[in-house]
Amino acid sequence: MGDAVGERLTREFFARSVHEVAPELIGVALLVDGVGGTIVEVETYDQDDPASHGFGGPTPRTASMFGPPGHAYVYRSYGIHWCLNLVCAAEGRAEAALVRALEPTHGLATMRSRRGLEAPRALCSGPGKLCQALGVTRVQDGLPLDEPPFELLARETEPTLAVGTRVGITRAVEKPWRYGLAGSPFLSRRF
DNA sequence: CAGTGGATGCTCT
DNA sequence: GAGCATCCACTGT
Repeated sequence: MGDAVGERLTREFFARSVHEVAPELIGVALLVDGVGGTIVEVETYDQDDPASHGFGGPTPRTASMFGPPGHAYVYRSYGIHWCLNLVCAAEGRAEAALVRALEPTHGLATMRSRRGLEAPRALCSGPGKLCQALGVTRVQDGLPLDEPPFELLARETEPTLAVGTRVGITRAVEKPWRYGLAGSPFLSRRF
């Protein structure tokens, strides 16, 4: 895995339920200004989910989560890290896939310099880590995913998925809305 | 390994 | 003023 060189995903790809889109994101290449890799772990959050930022309606922070699909929703986590979501469903519906881990394939040297010297498997093995490695901040919040600096390339083979419960939340803990590439050493945690 | 706690900033009550 | 969709360094086996 790790060498997906398929066609570019357009924003129409995301205009469906996040629960349908998210499993299909595993194996997709995600690049920001040419730096990134293969998505190996995502989580889904929808509007009826108490763990989701979209629960209870829009706020200034979550505006892009309620915006049109195929765009980025970037937020700050624990005051330190940034986290990247890919907005799905229809405008006004607040569904998004949190990108939790990548297998680094492009721009390794850039990622290492941004993160400090690290083993490849530690560069993007977590939502905060991968945003640091790819240079994602508030600047990318609300930007379309089918235009620079973003580039998403479709996978060419269907991966074997692992499914589990989400990480780091306190509400709706039981929902099996975490998807990963089975057996990948680049996950944030084992399933 | 597993477990704990500190750093840090912003949103919402 | 609390509570985070986290990460890292540190402790103790």
